[in-house]
Amino acid sequence: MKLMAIDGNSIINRAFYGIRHLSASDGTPTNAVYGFIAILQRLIAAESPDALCVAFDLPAPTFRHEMYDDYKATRKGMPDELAVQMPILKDVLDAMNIPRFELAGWEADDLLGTIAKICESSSDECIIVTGDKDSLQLVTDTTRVKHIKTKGGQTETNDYTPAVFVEEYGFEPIKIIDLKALMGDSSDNIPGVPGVGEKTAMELIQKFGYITDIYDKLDGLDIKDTIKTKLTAGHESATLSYELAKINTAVPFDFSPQESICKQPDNDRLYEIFKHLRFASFIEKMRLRPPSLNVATSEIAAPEIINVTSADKCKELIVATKAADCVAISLDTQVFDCIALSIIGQSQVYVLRRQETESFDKFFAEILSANVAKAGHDIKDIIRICIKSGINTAGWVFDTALAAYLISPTDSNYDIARISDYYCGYNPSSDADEGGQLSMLTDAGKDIAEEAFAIGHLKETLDKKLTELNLNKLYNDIEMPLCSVLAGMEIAGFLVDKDALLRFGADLTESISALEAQIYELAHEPFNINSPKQLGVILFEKLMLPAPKKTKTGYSTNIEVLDSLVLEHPIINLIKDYRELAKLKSTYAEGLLRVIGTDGRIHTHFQMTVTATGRLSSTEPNLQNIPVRKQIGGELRKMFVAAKGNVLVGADYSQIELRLLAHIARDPVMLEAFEKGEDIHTVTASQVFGIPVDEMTPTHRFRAKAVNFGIVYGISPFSLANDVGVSPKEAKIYIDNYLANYSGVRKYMHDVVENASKFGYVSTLYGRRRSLPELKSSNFNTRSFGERVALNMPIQGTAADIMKIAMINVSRRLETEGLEATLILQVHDELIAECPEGEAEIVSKILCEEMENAADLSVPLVAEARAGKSWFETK
DNA sequence: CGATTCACG
DNA sequence: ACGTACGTGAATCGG
Repeated sequence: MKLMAIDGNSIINRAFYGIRHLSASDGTPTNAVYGFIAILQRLIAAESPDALCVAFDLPAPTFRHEMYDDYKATRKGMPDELAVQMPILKDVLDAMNIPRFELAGWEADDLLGTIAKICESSSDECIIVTGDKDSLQLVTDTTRVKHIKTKGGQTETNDYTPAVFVEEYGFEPIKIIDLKALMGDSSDNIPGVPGVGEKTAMELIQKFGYITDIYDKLDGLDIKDTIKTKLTAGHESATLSYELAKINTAVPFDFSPQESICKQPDNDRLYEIFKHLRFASFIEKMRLRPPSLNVATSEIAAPEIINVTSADKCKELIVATKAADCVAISLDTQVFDCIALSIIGQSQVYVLRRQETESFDKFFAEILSANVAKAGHDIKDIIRICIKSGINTAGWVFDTALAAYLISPTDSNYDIARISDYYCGYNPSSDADEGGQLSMLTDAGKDIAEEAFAIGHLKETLDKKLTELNLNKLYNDIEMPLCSVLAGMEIAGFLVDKDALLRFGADLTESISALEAQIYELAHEPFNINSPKQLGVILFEKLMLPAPKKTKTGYSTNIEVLDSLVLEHPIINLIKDYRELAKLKSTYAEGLLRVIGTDGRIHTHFQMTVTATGRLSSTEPNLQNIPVRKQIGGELRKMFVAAKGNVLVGADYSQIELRLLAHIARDPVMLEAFEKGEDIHTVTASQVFGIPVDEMTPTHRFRAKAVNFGIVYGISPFSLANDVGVSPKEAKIYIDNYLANYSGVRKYMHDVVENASKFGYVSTLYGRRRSLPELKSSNFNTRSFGERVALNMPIQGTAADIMKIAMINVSRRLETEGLEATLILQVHDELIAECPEGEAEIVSKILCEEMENAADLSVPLVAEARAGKSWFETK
């Protein structure tokens, strides 16, 4: 039999320092537990042991004082962030049915040694897993030690058999005790022989073996006198060290490999724990199912699925749906030949199919029409697909994805299965089909039926939550109406000049190969310039450029580093140019060409449930990061054009975030500046630097601008210094001056963090909220991050809210005024519409008006619009 | 699949 | 003493 025994303390330590911060739904850190389980999974996969157990340290309840002090002095106390994870790990192990051992007064090492010994006597194979090299003394023919180390976030495993050990150390494993006795080990508080380090100790053990032998024959041995003197002086210490280093293999505790034989985990317990810890990936990997007998989940039984086939039945159903407050809908949006509906509060789900249902199209259209109040999941996508397929649809009153997003905008995804399980304990794709009737249906039918059922239950639960959290207005007046606006924008798309883009790509290819050749020339060899690793080797090892400022998993080669090296070597500028062009080529020229539709237009997808602040995001492709800042970016924007006879109208908010800061913070100085229509960066410059406007240099304004931005992001002197190129000390003076003059902002920064800590969340003017468990963290960095978020989210989020309101109002205006104009793109503070040339003026006016009037603040909102044939011209 | 880099607001 | 700005998405490398 093969037994694997794990040093729990050692491995969780490795995991803690090797894995980035993670937290459970309540903010408890979980990274160490996560890492431990990940390592455990890998080990089980690699070794397939028959039996498994974990040992933990358990210090004796009392220490003699000096021992306690020594202990504290050399072994840093476990950080709180790790300490809180120990009981969690133990819970997880219990739920996994993995035996764990701890015994007062003994370290995990000793328990493992004893376990190994017992295995030896019963002729079982034993594998010890640890991050601690001391345990290598346990290696024998029947005991293998897997030594785990973390290297740059990755875990590496070294397997020590006696042969491997001897190969590396040049003596037998058991002599590692003698080695430690001589060299000591500060982390384990083993003194060793003063003056003898690793090198000397290794040599002595390799040459002469056990320390008892060395001391017995010390006089006759061929050892330098100086070392002999040290050995003699440290004899007592060496003997003590030997005892300290020696792992006890006879700890009095009952252990039998048989009792550690691997068992199935306790599904229900483990599922609940992992769910709470947000370990969705482990739930999946270990194929855990939601607890079937859990009270919360057993309340929702599987729905009764009814196939509706006759027209009479359909008519009845339609009457019922029209009378209902809300009907949960799920449909197959691939081919539109299947729809499931569930009248909320009922236990039936009705399924209509093109194949089987009489007059399917007629009933299908009726259900999707405004006459039926509907709840769905990802409504914007449903609306878009319907419109594109020529199906009229309206009457959507609830979107479960959007509701779940507003309730908790930091969740990683809002899959129907996940939120249904999370909020209702109902698992749409679970195998709760005991009667067997469900399996009679095809999979698609069953899936959408269960989905509709889940949507129905979610609607009720989420509705209550929205009300509790005061999110109803935001939901009904902003998020829901925005769905059809965005659907329209996605359908409209943005016309691009494909030929120009192709030429652009070809030109880039040429310039890039020219740069490539020059770079290889200067490097004296070809290499992959796109690989930061290879580039690092060339720059810092081959060309011996001055040590890079930053390193983490190697050399950093980012733009900052390159900028600092420009004067050192001509290759740097070439690399900078190469990077710029390569990015333009791969991400933009080639990337965009790939996604041009058959209509010559690019149809981005707006994501409504991604950002933590309430902003939209844009994918496939991302049209919110099309270059603009550099010269060549402008060239690209010239290729985003209006159709023949049309123009683009672009409008953007001027300083919306700083205006919101002024409003929210009620800062008199800033309010006045905006009221008078002054340039805010200039005003800030005069505040910060205490100089009149006519003495202002561009540098002053540039630095003041950075300060303004920094405030919105949650500033620190260091980062501001980094941004504007002054010392942190000087940057701190800027910030202090800023806060001294903008006293309202100072108070806001203080109050918002205080309130966030008190209530656990921050919110925008429109009630959009974001929880901040980070503020409770004992980790300084985590907590600081939480504070910066507390400062920033209300500002960025309110700006997002206002832009959404403006979009809805613009869209309505364009419609009610009977214009052909359509919105085609939003880039956070910028809106772009396309319209016939003749509408340019009125559309510009509408955009500005609706953007400026979207909110009534104590500062004016200012938007500026411009029309042109290309996106470039609207700037 | 994580890390790195860089495009945008 | 810490390690350094908020919010995104895409391409690429390399384990």
